[in-house]
Amino acid sequence: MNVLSAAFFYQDHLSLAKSLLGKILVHEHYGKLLRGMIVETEAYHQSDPASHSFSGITKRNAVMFGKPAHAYVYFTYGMHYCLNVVAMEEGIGAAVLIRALEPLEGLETMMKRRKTDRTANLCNGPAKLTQAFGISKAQNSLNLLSPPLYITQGRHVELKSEIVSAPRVGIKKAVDVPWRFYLKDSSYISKK
DNA sequence: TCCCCGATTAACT
DNA sequence: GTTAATCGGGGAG
Repeated sequence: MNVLSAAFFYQDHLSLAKSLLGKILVHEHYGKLLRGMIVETEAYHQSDPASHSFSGITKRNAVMFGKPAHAYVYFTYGMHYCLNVVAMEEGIGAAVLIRALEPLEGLETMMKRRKTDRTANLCNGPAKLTQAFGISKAQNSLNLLSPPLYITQGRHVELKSEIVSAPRVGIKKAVDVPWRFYLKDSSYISKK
């Protein structure tokens, strides 16, 4: 089913953020198959003051500096988890935050976890999709090349006509840097 | 050790 | 538009 291989993830944070749009995130969790198309991402890099990796490697962000194609899951605001895909070669702190998905499979499980029956409200935010997909600390540092957590090819996306770039959400540094990317016509993104 | 605040969300007014 | 919820990371002292 066209699982993306390691070579795909050896891109810089910006091209990986755009390349991931239209791809399918899959989580095989407690016997359930959860799938969603990536419709919104943000890029982060060690040269960027808004990035966790900006101040160098620590216990928390070490995965960001590790090999690409791994999951960097962090805990924030005392209650939320966010999922990143590590980019670039080992030694460089770069990753792509997955901000929103279009739910494709396993909707009943997602609805139960999110306590809503509105499809558009299941995965339209970075902490919403980790809740819907059952992603938490346990998934931090997991390899994204095989079950239980992996990414498949998905649909073709026209780079210039379908992707919008904009400033990132919820940060206080580098607020004007347009490193948020989303599918222009998707109704599953976190914010207009 | 203390203290501030965050790559958020939902429930308010 | 405003704010509570809730806790770990990390800089300051």
